[in-house]
Amino acid sequence: MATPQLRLMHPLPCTPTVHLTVSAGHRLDSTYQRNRAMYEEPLPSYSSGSIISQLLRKTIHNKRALDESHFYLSSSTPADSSQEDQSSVSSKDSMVEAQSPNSHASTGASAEGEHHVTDHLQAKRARVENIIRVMVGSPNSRQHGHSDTDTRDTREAREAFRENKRKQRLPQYQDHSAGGLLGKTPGCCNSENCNTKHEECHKLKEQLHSMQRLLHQLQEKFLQVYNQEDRDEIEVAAEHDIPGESTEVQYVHSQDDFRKKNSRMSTEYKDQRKVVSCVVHQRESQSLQETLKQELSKAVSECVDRVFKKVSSAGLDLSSQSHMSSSPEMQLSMSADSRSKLASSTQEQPQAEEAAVKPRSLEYYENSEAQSPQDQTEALSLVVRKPAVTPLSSVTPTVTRPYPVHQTSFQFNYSTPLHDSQILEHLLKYGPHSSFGGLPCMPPSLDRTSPDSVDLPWDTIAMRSKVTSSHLSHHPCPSSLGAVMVDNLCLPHVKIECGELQSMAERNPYMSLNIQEGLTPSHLKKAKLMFFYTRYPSSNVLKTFFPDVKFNRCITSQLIKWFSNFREFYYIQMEKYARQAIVDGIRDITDLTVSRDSELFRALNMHYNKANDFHVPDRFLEVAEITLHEFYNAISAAKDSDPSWKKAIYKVICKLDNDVPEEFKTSSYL
DNA sequence: TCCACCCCTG
DNA sequence: CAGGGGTGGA
Repeated sequence: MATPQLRLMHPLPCTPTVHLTVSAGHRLDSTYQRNRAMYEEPLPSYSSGSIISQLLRKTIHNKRALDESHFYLSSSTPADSSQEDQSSVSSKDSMVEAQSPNSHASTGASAEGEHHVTDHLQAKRARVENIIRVMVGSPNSRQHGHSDTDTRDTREAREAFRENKRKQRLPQYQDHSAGGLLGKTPGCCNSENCNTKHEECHKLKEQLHSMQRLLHQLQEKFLQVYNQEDRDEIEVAAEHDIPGESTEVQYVHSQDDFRKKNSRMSTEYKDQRKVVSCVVHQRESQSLQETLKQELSKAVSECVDRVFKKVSSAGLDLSSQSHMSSSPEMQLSMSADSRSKLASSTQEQPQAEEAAVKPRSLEYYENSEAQSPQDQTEALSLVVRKPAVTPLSSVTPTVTRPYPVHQTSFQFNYSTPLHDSQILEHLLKYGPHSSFGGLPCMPPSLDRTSPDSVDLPWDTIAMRSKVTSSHLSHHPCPSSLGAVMVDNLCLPHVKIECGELQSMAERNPYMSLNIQEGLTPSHLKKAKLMFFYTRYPSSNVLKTFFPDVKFNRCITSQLIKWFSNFREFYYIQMEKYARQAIVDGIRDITDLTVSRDSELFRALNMHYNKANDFHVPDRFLEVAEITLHEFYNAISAAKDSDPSWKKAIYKVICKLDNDVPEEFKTSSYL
């Protein structure tokens, strides 16, 4: 395969090559034709080495003359026969030369330096021309009979020659300009000496012979070379042409084009040549387009291959190094470096990038023992917190990072959108904890009492509280371990207090045995029974009636919350039965009473005295009845439209609290 | 602003 | 029963 540069440049020099070739061919071909006119004028004694250059100069000069006569594309050219393309050209060539006042033709119209030439010399010239024509057998002889009277052999010869000349016409414009520039060189035809005509004629004959042979040789060589180039060009064009069009078809098309081009010299021919020229340009552009596409794709693929190879080798190195160093910072920096190398070349090849980065990134995650959430961005934060999918992993680990994570981790992870999918994939493959097995995302044991628990966020403690409280509610365990767990029920701001309590209990085992560090279901039952006496107990009352509880803000709040919940249920029931009474059509409030047989009492007793092993005081029945009346009146008065309509009731009920019996103070009561 | 309480939700 | 947001009084 050729290198991309060469292949990329191929179409570009292809066209100039064709032009150059054709130009040269035309130059030679023109020389071959124009020499007929040159032969008709006396030539100086050229050295054999300079014959070609002189011929070229002459050719250019003659071509300028032809340009001036609008020969090439003249619409007034009468030649219209398809059989006389080249012959007409040749004949016209001679004709024009003969008619041109500036031409060096032998018709007697001399050049600028030949005004003084005598008729005698002209007669000599005519004879020499005749001789030359006979000797050369030039197509110029056809000027006398360029019509259909040409012989078959000469026509075949012309056809062969014509076929070779057809394509040479295209770039003639270029040759024009070049010829125009070169044509400004002064001609050498004025050096003719009138006194040595005979000798010159003799020399001319000899030179003409040699030149004729040389020109024939040159022509043969040129024809060979040009035919070869022509076919090569067609084949090359077919190679880069539209897919589906075979070389044969292309070649046929080209030949057809050539035939059409040379079929006639008419006005249509001019347009046709333009069209053909456009076609050729389109083909060239198409070829260029196709070639550019191919080369670009190939160059990109090759570049990707090289980068991939480099990255692969670098990734291997990095893998080994990561195993050696196990430093995330180092890996990150190296990864970023590799990525910067990749950035320019792998944008079009995400697979390559993925393949190149994926192993290392996975390894990075696997080797990373701990990642601080604040140091992570979207991807890694997801990574670290993704195990939160499992309920237990919601526990955010609070550990000291063993390694300082460089800032490059931010860029690295932020600019790698495929990490998420990688992580997900890895999680799907190996589970959430395999990759992060080193990560202490989860505490080894929730019951573990470790210094870490102090630093655990409140969610963790709350979760533990739920677990332990439920555990305790089903299996009361007044051990120190249970006490610690109950301490964790404290709010975050009392966490340290709980810790102090814990440490104090640990320092005084006796106290820990006699003083409940937390509220137990027995305390809850006692609180419910106390609710029959007081709905709004003060903190002092609570502390008084829960002597076995080491009070703190946590315990107090919990107890207060308990009574709040008791009231809630109580008022809900009161409102419910009050509305039910209204619905039942009770109009007299005296008919609304609360007895031990009433449904309301049973509901309340079921809630606060489920075991029904406690004799509810009559005072509670009275307070309940008063509360029911309050709700009944308020609802009857449509006060419930006020959002805070219950507050008035609360104010009333809170005044109905009674003293809790003294026997509730002793822990032995339960 | 703090705190106790209410209210809602689970 | 607990948690949490909202609210009003001190």
